[in-house]
Amino acid sequence: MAGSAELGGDSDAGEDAEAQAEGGLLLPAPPLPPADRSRWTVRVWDMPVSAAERQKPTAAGGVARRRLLHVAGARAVLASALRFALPPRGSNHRVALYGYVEVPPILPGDGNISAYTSLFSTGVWLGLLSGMGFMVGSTPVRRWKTDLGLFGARGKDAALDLARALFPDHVKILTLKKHHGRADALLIAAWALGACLPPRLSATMRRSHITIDQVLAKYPGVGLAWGEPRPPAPTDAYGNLLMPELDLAEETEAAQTKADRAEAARAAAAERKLAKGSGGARRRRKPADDAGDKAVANLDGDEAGGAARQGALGMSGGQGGEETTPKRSRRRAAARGAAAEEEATGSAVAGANAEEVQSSVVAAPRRRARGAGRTSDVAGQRVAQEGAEGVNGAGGLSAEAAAGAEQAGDGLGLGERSQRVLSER
Amino acid sequence: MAGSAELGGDSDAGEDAEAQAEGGLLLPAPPLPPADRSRWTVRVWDMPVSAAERQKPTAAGGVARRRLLHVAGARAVLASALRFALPPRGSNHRVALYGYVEVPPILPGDGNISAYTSLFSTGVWLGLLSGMGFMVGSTPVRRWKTDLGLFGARGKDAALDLARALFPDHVKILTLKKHHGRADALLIAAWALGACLPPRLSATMRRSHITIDQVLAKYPGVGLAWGEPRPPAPTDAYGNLLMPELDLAEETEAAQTKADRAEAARAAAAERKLAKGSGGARRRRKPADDAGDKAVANLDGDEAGGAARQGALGMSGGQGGEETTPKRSRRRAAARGAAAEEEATGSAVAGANAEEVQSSVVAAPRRRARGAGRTSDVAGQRVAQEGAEGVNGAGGLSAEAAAGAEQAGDGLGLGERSQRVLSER
DNA sequence: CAATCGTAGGAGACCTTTGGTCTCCCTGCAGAT
DNA sequence: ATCTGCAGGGTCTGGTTTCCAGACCTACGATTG
Repeated sequence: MAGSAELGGDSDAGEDAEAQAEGGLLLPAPPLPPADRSRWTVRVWDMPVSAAERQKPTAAGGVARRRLLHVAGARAVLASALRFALPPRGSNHRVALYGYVEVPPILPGDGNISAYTSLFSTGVWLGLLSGMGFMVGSTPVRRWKTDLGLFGARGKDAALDLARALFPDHVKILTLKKHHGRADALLIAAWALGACLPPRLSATMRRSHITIDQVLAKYPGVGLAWGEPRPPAPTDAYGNLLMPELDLAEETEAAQTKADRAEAARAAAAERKLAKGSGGARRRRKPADDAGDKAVANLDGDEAGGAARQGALGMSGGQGGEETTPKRSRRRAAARGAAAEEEATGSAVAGANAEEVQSSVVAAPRRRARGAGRTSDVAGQRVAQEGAEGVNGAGGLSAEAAAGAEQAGDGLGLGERSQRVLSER
Repeated sequence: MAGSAELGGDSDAGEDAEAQAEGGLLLPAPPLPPADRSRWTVRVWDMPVSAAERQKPTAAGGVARRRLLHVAGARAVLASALRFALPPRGSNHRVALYGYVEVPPILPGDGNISAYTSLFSTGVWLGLLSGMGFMVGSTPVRRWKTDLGLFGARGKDAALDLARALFPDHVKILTLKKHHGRADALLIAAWALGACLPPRLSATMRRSHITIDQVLAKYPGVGLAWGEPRPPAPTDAYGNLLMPELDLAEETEAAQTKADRAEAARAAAAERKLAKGSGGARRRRKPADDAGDKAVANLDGDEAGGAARQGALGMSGGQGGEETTPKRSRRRAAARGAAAEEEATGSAVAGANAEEVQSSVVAAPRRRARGAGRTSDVAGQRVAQEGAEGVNGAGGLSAEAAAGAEQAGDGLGLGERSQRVLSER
């Protein structure tokens, strides 16, 4: 039934009002994950890749391929993943979904094909998660890697080690070096849930030129610290907040009321026409008073629209800023400050209610080319999704699922991978 | 109610079986639009753009901006658009949604920023539409422009003229030269619905070095011909079919059954645990027999998954091809042949039932930078969406909505644009 | 099958016709109207 | 505001301070065990 979806919409509106009242720049903050990390569930999926043969032959005369994330396949995997994270139909649990998509920078000198694949996948993930009801944020590579002490050439192998240390249950899918994509997905999920370096460790590491994995090896007791979860924010590849160029929420709302009015008028006209009795024509629209707030189309899109509006509203507050010259520092401060602030309120509310928690992480491993006898890695997009289950009304939320997905392939078929990961539970 | 959604799923499965039985490469074919073009409705929306200030200052010392499609805003607009295209809740009409996303090529020598914006938007649209239940195909620029006689420098202004000629109702949103993005969106919708050049006209135009708009001006009676609608197909930027590297449908199905089994086992375990009476714990999963076919989560994702599966199934038939050397021509022939074949069957079925047809097109105009006093266009992604309304059971389909969207901005706010276009109806 | 290393990439149509040449897409800024 | 014309791009951090140097991300093919 669509009942719970409507409920969700109502509650979203409530949160909106709350956010607006706060007055500052608000980002949709994920609820606090449970303090007991043994109750998280993290799962990893591999994502399918589709390929087209390229025109230009390779140097050896072979066939070059262009590999892209398979959109429909990714959606299928995601949908099947959601079946585990979502409460059963008829339940009054509500689940909020948060997505974190890693956004890579483009370096001059990089090839176009690399940029093509990366950006395409990034966009697909952002759109896919948004379209399926997630609250999505961009996760610049630099930011999460820096926050976990992994940025730089030092982190080449450190990411795998850190992932193994943080997620011992998943060691068996992190055996090979080329699994670093999965490791990244897991780590992004951890980052989204609040993982950070212990205070001062970053500086210490930099001073002594050691890496986080060396620290872990040397002092097994030392691990990452856990802070507040990080709200997903729309940013560019470098962490700068993406602001709508006009007040999106306001305009969307205006457009919607206008549209409702037009729809109502049209429906009324149709009703009149129908009353006159045009034989074969079916009644295609609801009467006017039904086209207002409660009108929910029986397809996915409408509910998603509600969530999108909420996201837009949450962001729009920060737009009317001053335009003084020190741009860089101002921008950064805004982003970080907002995050911290919202995190604080989120934690205060959710701390008491956290129950029945689990999280899941999805990583898409690399997939091997089918015909040719040579390796072909599609290293890829990292996506971290986090789902939070609403306990009751507005405000009380507990983390339910955290998922990271990566599109690439690593010699494991989708079926095998899914099977393995899913049966792990 | 979720009833109609489930109905849709069933019928989709039926089409799948039918497609499989056919044996060839099958693409999801949109139903035929009504022959009476006056009954189409085409609408255009503008899409919001978000911006981040770039680090590198402009040559004149100004602030450079990076403009990207605003994902959440686009979703909101799309959702509100769907409210018009979808039948009212409780109706037993079913609507199939088809999306066409223009995919630009990347040219060496082009800047990275251009590639960034274009590909990002492309991916977002593909993901967004997929996630919201559309059956999405890529539309290479070259293909649709060639099919409409617009490819090349000759088509610079011809696109606008052709759009004005084809969609006289929309002349008032095609007044300026910078509205060529809207024109493109409209034309992509027309292309998806089957618009093509009259036979021989293409050759004639090339011979005499005239453009389609000149033809239109000279011989007002001459217009585009209307053929079969074009099924959306996943392609790369040059029209090559994107094949899943492994049989996606098979693997997805296997994974799902495995997942279902695991879910069932888990649910059974939980049930047992629950029976023992753990006080505060709620029952979180359905019993095992409910986790099978009919399990529909009460969020958007699951229904979308069904559609994705269908798309994947529809494509997978063509995978097991031979691997002979003449790759290029073989690829092209496969794509075109499949299209023609599927179109034929679709038309045979839908021709009789086409009723109550309308289509809508959405174009996202350009939006102007707010603060700075200089123009900044974000020319953009074209998306054409087409919705088809199922008349009754399986098979009978009639085109209901065709929509093209473009992300860019052109000095009109979202509110104004939406209002204007919506009230046009 | 996995790891490492090094480079960083287009594709189509048509003529000049068995390979060459030319075009195409887009974005963003600057300047003029 | 709108059009035309033209070129095709990064960003951060820390040091070598009032700008410079160097590093960073990826994808893909070829090669080696």
